[in-house]
Order: sequence, then C-alpha cells, then structure tokens
Amino acid sequence: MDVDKQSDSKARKTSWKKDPAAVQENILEVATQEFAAHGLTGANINEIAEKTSTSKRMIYYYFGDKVGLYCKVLEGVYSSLRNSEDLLEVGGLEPVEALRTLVLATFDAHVRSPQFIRLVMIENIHNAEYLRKSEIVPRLNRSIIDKLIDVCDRGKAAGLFREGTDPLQLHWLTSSFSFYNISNRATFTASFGPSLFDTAMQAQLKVRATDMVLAAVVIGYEPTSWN
Amino acid sequence: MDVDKQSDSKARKTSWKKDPAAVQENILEVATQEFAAHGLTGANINEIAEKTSTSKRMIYYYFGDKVGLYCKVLEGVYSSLRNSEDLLEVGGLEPVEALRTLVLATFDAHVRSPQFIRLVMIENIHNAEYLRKSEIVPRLNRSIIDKLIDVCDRGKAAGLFREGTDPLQLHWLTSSFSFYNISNRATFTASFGPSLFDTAMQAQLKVRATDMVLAAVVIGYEPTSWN
DNA sequence: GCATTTATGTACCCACGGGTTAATTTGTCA
DNA sequence: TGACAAATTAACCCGTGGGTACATAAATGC
Repeated sequence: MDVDKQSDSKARKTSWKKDPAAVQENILEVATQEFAAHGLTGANINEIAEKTSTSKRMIYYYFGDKVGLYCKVLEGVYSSLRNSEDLLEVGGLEPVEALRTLVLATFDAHVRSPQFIRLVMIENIHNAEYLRKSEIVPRLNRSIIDKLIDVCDRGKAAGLFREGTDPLQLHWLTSSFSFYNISNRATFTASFGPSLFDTAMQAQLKVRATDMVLAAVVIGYEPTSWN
Repeated sequence: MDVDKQSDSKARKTSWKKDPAAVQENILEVATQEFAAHGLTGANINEIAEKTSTSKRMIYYYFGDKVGLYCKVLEGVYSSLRNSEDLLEVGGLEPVEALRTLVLATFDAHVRSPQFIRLVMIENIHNAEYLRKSEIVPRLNRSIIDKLIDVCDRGKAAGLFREGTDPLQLHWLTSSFSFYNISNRATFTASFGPSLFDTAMQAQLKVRATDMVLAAVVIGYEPTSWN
C-alpha cells in the first residue's frame, strides 16, 4: 500500500546541483531589476524569489535580509559603472578635446545606465544611508575625478582654461544635466511634453550642454552649437 | 449601579467641532511631510493619522485611499511652487539681466523647496504615473516657461542672444543643476565629500552655473566668475 | 424639534510579505 | 564509508499596516 517515499505526492525536488556562485549571481540580477523598478520598500522579496531560479530561503541564506540584499545590489551597480568609466582614455587628447570627450562620455554613460540612475535616486530618497555604510563605494568614483583633475591641470598649464576651473565643480555640473536628463524624464514629459527626448533633440542637447561647459572653462571658446 | 453613560470607562470623546476644511488641511500637511520623507509605499497611514489632530478614519473619509491622498499632496506642492514662481517679475529688466535673474531664482527656488524635490523624485520613481493623471498639474508649469519665452524673444530681437536659443532647453538646463543640487546631495556627498555644499561654495556654484548659461546664450558674454 | 445629512471616533479585520523552522540532499575529507 | 559541513527545499509564522463596520455626535432644514 505505501508508495515509494521518493515519489509520493509530497516528494520534494530530489535532485539538484550545488552552485553557490551562480545562485547568488542570479539572485543579484533579479534583485537589481526589482529594486530599481520599485525601490527598497516597494520591492517584494517573494516576487524576487519567484523570478529567480531558486527559492526565497536562499536569499536569506546568502544575503541575510532585505537590506543586506539591497546593499549588495547597490555596490554592484556602482562597480559596473566604474568599470565602464575606467575604459575611457583621454590622456592622449589635447585639453579642450579631452574635456569635451569626458563630458560627452558622461552624458552617454547615464543614458546607458537607467538602472544605476534609478538606484541612485532611490538611495537619495533614503538620504544615502546605505551607500554611506558601504566600504567599497567611496573609492569607486575616483576614476572620473582623477581624469578631470588631469585634464584641468593640463588645460591651465597650457593657458587654455580659466584659472578658477575646478574639477569637482565640473563633475557636479556634468553629472547634473546627464543625471537629470534620465532621472526626471517622466515628470518633465508630464509637465512640458516629450519634445526634448526624441533622438534628434537628445543629440542636440548633449552637444549644446557640452559646448556650454567648454564655453565656461575654455578662454575665448565659441559655443557654435547654440547658433 | 449603572453609571452615567456620558462618563463611563468606555466614554468616547463627547464633544467636538465640525471643521472639515481645517481637518483636510491638517491631514494634507502631515501627509506631505510623510510622503516626502518616506515615499508612497514607505509612508504609513497609521503614522500619518497619529501625527494629525484627527483620526485615520477621516483620511479615508476625505481622500478615499492612500493613493488618493498622495495625489492631493502632489498637486499641493506643485501649486505652491507655481505661486512662488508667479511672484517673480522680470519684464522690466533688459534681456541679459532678466535671464540671469530667472536662472538665479530657479536655483534658489529649489533650495527652498526640498519637499517638492523629494516628491518629484518619488514621482519619477513611479514613472510619473500619478502626476500624469492630474488634471491641474500640466497647466501649472506654464508660468516659468512663458517668462523664458518672453526673455528669449526680447534677447534675440535685440541681437543679444544666439538665434538657436530655445526656452525649453534653457529650462531643462537650469532645472537640471538646480534640481540635482538638492536631489543628489546625499549620494554626491557620500561619494565626493561635502565640500560643494557649504554656504560659500553653494553661492559660487550658483553664480558660476548661471554665468555658464549666459555664456552659452549671450553673444560675446565673458563668464568672469570662472576666473 | 424631528429627520436627515455630514462629520467624527473606536474598534476591528485580514492579506500581504518579511522572516524562520526543520528536514533533506549534496559534497568533502579523515 | 561515514560523519560533518554546505547547500537547498517546502512549509509555516506572525506583525504590520491598508482598509472597513458600526455607532454616534454635530449641523441643517422643514
């Protein structure tokens, strides 16, 4: 009468492979999507679990709790953005073109990283309380700043850049329109229509914003894209 | 044996005034604080209720549900920002000074409206799905754009501004650094330190960013604040 | 001054979702 | 080869918090 215990109605999955790294990677990928889409409180652990190829229990096994998972997600997106910035090399360009390249690249990098943008927005809603706890993030953003410092030094040494030019201020400026362009697209469109966000207009905005930065920094620069 | 029903242990508050307008206003104020602080999902109706001078029941009585309350909060902050923008008058200034005044005022307005900023961030996280449903918001943001249109027209007519100058693009630019300056302060500080956000540096950033806009728009303008 | 509507307070419901318990399988190394 | 650790599964717990039911007091109007 009694059936084989291996195959009765209550049988659990009876065969599986150990692959901790892949499981963690899979969880992180799904979690990145979900946290970026819904925020820390908005994201749902059960839903995350369902979208992984593993179970909820494993999330807690590897990441402790929701916040632990969220922090790892945060570090993950910051790291991958760093990696993409590291690929950019402007040391061989003369200062004006080097700066132009950096600004254009920053604009493009933001366009390509909507998830990063959303997670940074979310983190700002939380007053960066989780980012501040991270040990790895503070040293991640060095690369872009170091490049700006180098370019500014060279520009000033060549008598091309104004003496007041400050690399961190330049980064603040460049980031602001690059970030805002993505982060506030929804509300901007709701208020003023979608005209600024079609392909042609985006190309023009990028060139004009870059030209504007150069006009501020470079002595005697003519921002021709505004004509 | 039976005690006076008015004063027994289960007596409810037995005397109160009807004041629907004040009650709604009070709820909206508290809700604005809470939604701005914690987001749509993060805010807690019970907590909102406790911080009002009324009860949770009244929130549902007047606003239906959590989303209904959130939408009214959203419309509220947009309206009050419009009102502050309407007060600004630059028609009497010559084009260059008028534009400078508008940009400086936009920067300052954002500094003074952190709650508005936070709610806009939150709304962008939700892809502006609630802002889009609003009937009143779309026509709210006209005032600042109308002023920019007028200034640009006058500047071009006087031969002072470049012909490509576009009011909406200018608003995008001006908003971007004004908004980012507040919205991303937490993560920017976590990444690069607090140096850009002390009083003196903020004053310099404001003047320099404004100067940069003018250098892009005004023919032959010298951005002296960058020296 | 009675009937009706509007406004308010109190107590409660219950689903959702973060987190846990316990058992079971897979791999490892003496 | 068998004990032990690491990885995984399924089932459950229970507080939190959005939302409701019900009673009742204040205004309104005839």
